[in-house]
Amino acid sequence: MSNTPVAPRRTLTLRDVSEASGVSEMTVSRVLRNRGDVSEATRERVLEAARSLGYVPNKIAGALASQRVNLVAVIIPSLSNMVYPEVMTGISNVLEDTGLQPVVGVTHYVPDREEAVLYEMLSWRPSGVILAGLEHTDAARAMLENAGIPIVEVMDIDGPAVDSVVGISHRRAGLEMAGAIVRAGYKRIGFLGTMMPHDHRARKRLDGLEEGLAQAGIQLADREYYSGGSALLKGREMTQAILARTPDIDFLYYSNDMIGAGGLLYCLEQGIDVPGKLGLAGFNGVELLEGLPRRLATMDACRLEIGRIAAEIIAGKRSGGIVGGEVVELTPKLQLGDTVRKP
Amino acid sequence: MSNTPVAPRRTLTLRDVSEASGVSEMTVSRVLRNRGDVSEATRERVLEAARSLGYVPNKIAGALASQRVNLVAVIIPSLSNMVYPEVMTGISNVLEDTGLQPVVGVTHYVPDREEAVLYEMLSWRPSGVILAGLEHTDAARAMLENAGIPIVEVMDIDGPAVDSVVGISHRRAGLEMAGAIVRAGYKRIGFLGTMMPHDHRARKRLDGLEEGLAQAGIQLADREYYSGGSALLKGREMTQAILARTPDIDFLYYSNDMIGAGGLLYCLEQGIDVPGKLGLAGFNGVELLEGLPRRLATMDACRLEIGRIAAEIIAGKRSGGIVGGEVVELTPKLQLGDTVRKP
DNA sequence: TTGCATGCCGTTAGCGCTACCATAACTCTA
DNA sequence: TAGAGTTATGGTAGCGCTAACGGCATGCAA
Repeated sequence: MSNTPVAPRRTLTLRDVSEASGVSEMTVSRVLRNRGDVSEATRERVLEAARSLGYVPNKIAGALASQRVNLVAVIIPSLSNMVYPEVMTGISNVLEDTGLQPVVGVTHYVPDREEAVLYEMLSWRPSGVILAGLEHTDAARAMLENAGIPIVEVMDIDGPAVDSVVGISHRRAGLEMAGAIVRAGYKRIGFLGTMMPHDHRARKRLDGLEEGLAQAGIQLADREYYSGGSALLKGREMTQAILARTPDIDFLYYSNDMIGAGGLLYCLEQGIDVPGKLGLAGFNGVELLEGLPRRLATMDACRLEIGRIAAEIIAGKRSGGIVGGEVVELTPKLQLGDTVRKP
Repeated sequence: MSNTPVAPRRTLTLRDVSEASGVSEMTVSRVLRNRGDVSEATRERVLEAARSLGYVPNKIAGALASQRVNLVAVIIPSLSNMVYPEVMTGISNVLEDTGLQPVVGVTHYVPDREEAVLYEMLSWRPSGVILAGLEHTDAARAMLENAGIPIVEVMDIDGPAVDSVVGISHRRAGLEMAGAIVRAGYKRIGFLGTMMPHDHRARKRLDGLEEGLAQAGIQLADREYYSGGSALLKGREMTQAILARTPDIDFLYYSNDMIGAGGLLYCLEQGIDVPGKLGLAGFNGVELLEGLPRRLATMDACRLEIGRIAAEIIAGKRSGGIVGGEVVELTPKLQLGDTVRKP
């Protein structure tokens, strides 16, 4: 079965395969890339030789010679947020049958790290870049503009883009949520979110919310921020804290579903009348919510779809054949669930 | 501020920077890599030229010339499992200050995909490979053995390794849990897990559990499997199903915390006496559990630690200066929480 | 003075592949 | 049978960078 190949002293090259199979390096190259005409007989012979030697092509040399790299840089803030792995999934699904390969870089929401990761990735000359958000350092923006490859900024469309954008308007999401809250008759609204100066999308949602409330003459009654730790637990703690501090609050808007879920569990345990006395809403539409005792109101952020479309743009698979600068706005749907009063 | 560099027709090379700064390419290379002696004056001049041109080095050419690549291949089954992103975090934390860069590949628990991903990654000649589990296709194993770079298999130590291993014994974890269950006086045990033939670690935990129970003359009373969907919701549904089918069950062992959490929520809603009438336990020690109404019994899988140590081995940072074939067994600690009777 | 470091910089020769052309042996028309 | 096209292969010249070495100053001990 496994005819153990002799452990090679130095790593194998095309020449080794060419010598083993008695053809030129060029022919071996053609066989391994399935490009150009090679007779069936030689093809078999070469493949057999490559297999038995355990040859693995050197893409570094290949990329240098051909000036083509099958990598797509994907730059996201975090892997622990669930949201981003899901975007990744959308990307992978599309790239899988294009020969392109995503390479992930994580910024931890730090602009300078984004710049560093971008520099590192561009130095591998990828054939496209997908990155979260529209806010970048000047240097990062300059690199993106000069890279000469398709760039897709994802998640957010509220702002100027370098090249293409795929996402939702978080400002609008906040606005719509405000509308729903007002229509349901809530008056004293509290906001709970992360203390991250660089989470621009959460900020935009908050801006939208405040604007929407202001239109109804309402101001935020209170707010509470957290950072680090288990989001579910933080959601509980923050909810307890804000309700203790501002007892007449009748609605809590969470900047993400995870803390929202924590808040929901807390309220149910305390026997608080949800949504009668207190309404709750989160954001993202994460899968987790489906298993909770009650369905938290939320808005789906279209994460899979965003990843899919971004990858299609990079792969040049979008119908219409637009060259670049494409703008795709998706519209998240509000799901009121069981934690907002029905009017 | 941002003195917009002229958009270059073709991509820049060392030569462009060398011409712009009036020194040889070699000197530019030295400056940009901080290697070798260069006078402060020229260094400044070169850096200024590189910056104003917006030059980004070509690592492909650099790697080919120097035969050194600062990439570490990390191959994991999934990104949506929370467990693996956490291992990634451990890895990143260590690699960050070594100049090494992790590159992630995802297998979706499919051996053939693992083989394909490995092939793809090895073709970039990384300086190390970290991959989850000990089970690989023959071809994958052969590639790993011939790669001539450090290999670290992580998560699991129950089996033969290619090179180094860092992980826990899942078999032992199952055994210990069985011991705790038996000591607490439970008799009718049910198992709930994923229907994934290639989740070897879950299988080993089950094997260990059954072996441990057998020592006390107990056999599993029932089992229930799921695949796909929201784990939290599935946990509820499975719990309902297994309790309906085998009402006299008095303990449920879940193969992961997520379905365990779903089960816990279900039981609490149903007013089931936990842990009096029914004991519950999961596996992994995920952060999420901290926010639940009651603390689910679990075992920490040492994910961060595993990532850390694996990265240290790749980076050659382990004290002792072992060359390869290192075996590191971590011992997960059992946390009984509030869902197992105290003896 | 000689000898030998040491700092600074340039030249040369690849790294392992692929693009591009050349070549040779055919087949097929007219 | 010339000419043109097709198929199957090989040779050559880089891709953009760095290792290795060499050269020329300058410094300093012997």
